[in-house]
Amino acid sequence: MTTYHHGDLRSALLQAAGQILEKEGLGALSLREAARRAGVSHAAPYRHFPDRERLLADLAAQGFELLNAELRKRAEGEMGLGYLEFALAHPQRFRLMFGGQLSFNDYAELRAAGEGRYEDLQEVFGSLGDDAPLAAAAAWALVHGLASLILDGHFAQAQHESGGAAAFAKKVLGSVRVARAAQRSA
Amino acid sequence: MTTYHHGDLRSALLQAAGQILEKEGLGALSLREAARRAGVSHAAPYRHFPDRERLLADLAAQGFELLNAELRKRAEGEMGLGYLEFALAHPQRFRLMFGGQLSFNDYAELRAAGEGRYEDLQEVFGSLGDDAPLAAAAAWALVHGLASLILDGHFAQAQHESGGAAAFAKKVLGSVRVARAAQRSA
DNA sequence: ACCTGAACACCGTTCAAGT
DNA sequence: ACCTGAACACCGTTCAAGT
Repeated sequence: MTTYHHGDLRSALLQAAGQILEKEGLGALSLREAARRAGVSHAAPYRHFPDRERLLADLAAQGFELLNAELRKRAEGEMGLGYLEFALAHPQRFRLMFGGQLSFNDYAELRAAGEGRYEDLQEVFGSLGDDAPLAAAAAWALVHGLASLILDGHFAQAQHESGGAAAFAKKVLGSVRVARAAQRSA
Repeated sequence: MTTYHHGDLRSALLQAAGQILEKEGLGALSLREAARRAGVSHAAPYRHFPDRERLLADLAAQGFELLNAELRKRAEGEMGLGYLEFALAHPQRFRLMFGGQLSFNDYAELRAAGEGRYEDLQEVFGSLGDDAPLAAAAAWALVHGLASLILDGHFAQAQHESGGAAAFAKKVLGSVRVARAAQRSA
């Protein structure tokens, strides 16, 4: 126990910080509290992270990896649902990833993870030719906006719906899919 | 000058806080700094706001009023663009309004302002009957997601596009409008 | 190389005291 | 009724010092 940190303090801090984030929220996530839970002094984290922002960026990068893994499991038509389920299952993580706290351009891994999403989507819509980037952007925006607005509680129906928020989201996405089918048949 | 605060310290604090928010970002917005700029002691704000959260909620409510005013100026078909231009013009305010910092259910005015948006949209889509709530949700989600992702820098094209982010957004929204027209003609 | 303890400059919030 | 100043419990960050 006394030799717990044989070089893995960095991982221990990330794990502690992740628990604080998910259970208490971003506001409660301090380096000092993470250090406390890892059983080290408040100055120890600075051997592994230059500042709090960097710890948050690593936590967000973990989130992108998790999201990417979830989406890879899905068939093309179910990716939107996978995105939404991730947001509903990890609301605090999702907000850290997309809440605008982190300046993406300062952290290379973050930007790469975000772009990965977009590029995959463009491939899915590849059949549309020049319009693929626009269709991919629209699809991502729709699903992302839906997740954000549901998390913020902006759709009363999403809460009262039988089956919960996921059922509401499924309905909304379904209604758009109808429009897309109509377009194809035209 | 010495009698500057003849009962309007509350407004002065909101104005100072608004400037900090837009210029330095939410992270730099402390009650103490707002008090400093208003020329009062750090404890004075507590006569007008129970805590920092409440000041932030009032700032967000101001943002919703501004957004609503902008959208009322627009024709039905241009509302999405108005939403986007608001987000691009007031990125920090937009993030405060939708970043998930504030629990909407704790602040009645905030919830009312948010619901106002959604109800207006349902009227716009009223011709769709039972599907109006779903279509309204989809439209809001699309525009909101687009604004959020552009602000976070997730679309490289949006930055490099001639005409800037607004031009990119216009293209994306235009590509969706095509789909809707095809649906109607079917 | 990695961690500790003291130190500094900030916060949010409370409260007795002043006008 | 409204504001001030001191006070408390937190932070992020730095740095000399220890192992």
